[in-house]
Amino acid sequence: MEPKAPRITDVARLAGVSTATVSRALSKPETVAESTRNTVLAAAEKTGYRVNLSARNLRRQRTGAIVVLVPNIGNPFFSEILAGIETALSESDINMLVVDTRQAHMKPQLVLEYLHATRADGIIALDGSLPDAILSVASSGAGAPPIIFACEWTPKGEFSSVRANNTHGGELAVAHLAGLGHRTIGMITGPDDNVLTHARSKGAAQGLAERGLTLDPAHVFAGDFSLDAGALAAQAWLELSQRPSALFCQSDQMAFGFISELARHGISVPGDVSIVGFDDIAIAQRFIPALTTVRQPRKKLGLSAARLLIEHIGTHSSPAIETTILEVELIVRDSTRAFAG
Amino acid sequence: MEPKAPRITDVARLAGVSTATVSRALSKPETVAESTRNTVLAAAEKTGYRVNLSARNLRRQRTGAIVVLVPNIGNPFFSEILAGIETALSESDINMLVVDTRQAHMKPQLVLEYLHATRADGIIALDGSLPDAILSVASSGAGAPPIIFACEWTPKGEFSSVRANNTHGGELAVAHLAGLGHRTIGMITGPDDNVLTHARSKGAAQGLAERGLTLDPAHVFAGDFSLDAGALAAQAWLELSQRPSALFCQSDQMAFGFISELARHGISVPGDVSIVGFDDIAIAQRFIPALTTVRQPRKKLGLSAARLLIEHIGTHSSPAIETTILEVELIVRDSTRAFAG
DNA sequence: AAGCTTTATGTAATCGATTGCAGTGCAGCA
DNA sequence: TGCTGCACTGCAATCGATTACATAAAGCTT
Repeated sequence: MEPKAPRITDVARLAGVSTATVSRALSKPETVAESTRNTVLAAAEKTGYRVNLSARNLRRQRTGAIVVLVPNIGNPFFSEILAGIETALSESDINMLVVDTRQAHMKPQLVLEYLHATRADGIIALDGSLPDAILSVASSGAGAPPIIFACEWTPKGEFSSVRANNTHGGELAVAHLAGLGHRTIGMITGPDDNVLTHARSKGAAQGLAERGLTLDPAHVFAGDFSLDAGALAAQAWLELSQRPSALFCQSDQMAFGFISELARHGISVPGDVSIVGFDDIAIAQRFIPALTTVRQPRKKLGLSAARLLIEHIGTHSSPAIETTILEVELIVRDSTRAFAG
Repeated sequence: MEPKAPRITDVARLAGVSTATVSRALSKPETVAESTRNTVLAAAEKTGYRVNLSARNLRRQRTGAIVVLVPNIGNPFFSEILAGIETALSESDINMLVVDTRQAHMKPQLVLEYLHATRADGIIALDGSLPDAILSVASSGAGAPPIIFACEWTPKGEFSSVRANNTHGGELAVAHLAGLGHRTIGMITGPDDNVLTHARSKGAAQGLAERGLTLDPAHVFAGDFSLDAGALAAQAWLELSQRPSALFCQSDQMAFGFISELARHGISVPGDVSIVGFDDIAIAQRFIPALTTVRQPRKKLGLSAARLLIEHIGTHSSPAIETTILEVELIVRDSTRAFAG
């Protein structure tokens, strides 16, 4: 009644060869004679054989899976990166285990346990501010799984990473605004301790300095990349006696929150204030106004990170730390306008 | 130099017991004497032992992972469902393998390969329109992994599913519009062959009929839930000689696309036309105007589906087909307004 | 034609944990 | 005292595939 899954011995028997030959015919085809290979393949086809991954992984001493640590799986910004990773993985035979680290920050122990227990072949971290305990897993000697940071990275730079040129992005943003004639340019940042925040802020500061402008600390609002942070910044902006005529938001989400909150108070973008975002998530082109923003190649970030990781896993060596930086691009839409005095 | 991962025999030796006892102390604590258990636990702690999942899974004949089939991982609508699934799974010791089926529609073979029993103990499908070849995996007898549909479902109803009350949602949407005095109400639908489209359309039709209104076929635009589909519908709407004064969009994304395209032609929402969306994704409350929409309990959808699946896996029987329907809720915001004649 | 490669295949150990079955020791009971 | 039952623990088979090593056959070389 219950048709047991066929095993390699079943295929071997049917093909009249040993299990070793079946195994080789399937995973190293070039090492068996063509005629044998065909016989085996036919037998495998006929029995409907699928290799048992637990058995293979046990023997091969791998798990066939990598873990992706995502700060917030519900955030559309990350999901496109995941899509990139997925694409790269589908070229190999590695699976993707997705873990949301929102819990991790409260309970590092839990994620740590997970990483240990699952013994992944590798880790991609989209979250640069992982607790030290978790990072130490990856740096603990030769048996440890390789880890790659995508998008974010660690300040100390002990790990390979693939990231966008955030500094340049910050510069592009303010350069665009300055080019439109704006002289007082404000900014909403990400979290204080975040590497992206630093890089984008640094780029912005450079860009302003090169154009003889300065950033008034009163015009800098601390955010956290979220919609709500943008809305809060808007409230702070409204209370300013001297308002900047343009604002660089370090994420699209904050830009939306900001514009939205302003709209509720009758203030228009770009009429009253020009806004540049960062990321270029899908909705940016359909927001009202369509958002001028710095595009990050998100899919490519994921793709590159995964490819790099696969390579590390393959060589099984502990390769040099590589930092890949992908270029960003300014997408000009309708949320910015020339300064009207 | 290279500190090999400790195995169960290492723990056994240190604790002065057999591997059988160690195994039992760890997974069935109540079956070993308390003193022994403590010794074993201490030894496990000391060696830093972690069970090797490949070995365990091989022996237990399971994989410890489920596969989630997502139509488009980049779509924010799905990611919240994933978050729900993740939450449910973190209570058990099952992992989540995420697969994007965009490729699947081109290459069912590829996804099929994924689903085989050796890889997953169960499947959650967020995509109701999977190719038959894939569905047949799940219905192929006793050894097959159980499958649960979340959000979408199959028309023939051969599988358990957890879904929102889409019909009621459609009714709520048009009831709200009708209640505001709108008499000509249009609609943007999802794909023709999609179960959600049918359910929402049916609910809308019922709601209209109960209020003595009818749906003019000329006011129905065929979409596919995407931003672009909404924009295309807007172009069609613009060419209408007799335009409906209100529109029910079967997804928030289409609503955004529609409103955005209209805005580019100087038509205002809700001034000129009222819009109701469906889903209540995060950006809805910050769109301009904030979107009136039907909220689906997305996180709960994922949570429930995962719990149901875990139960199916646990009992290992092939239980009756269960359909869980979660209620939806109308969220009134700023994109709808009383009909002004 | 002997000796040396090369190629193809088989044999059997191995990966690490789980678990059915058997054995041991001790308490309870007649 | 002898027997039964229970609570623990150990032995060893087992899950299914991979692969080091051995072997055999065929091809080459001189």
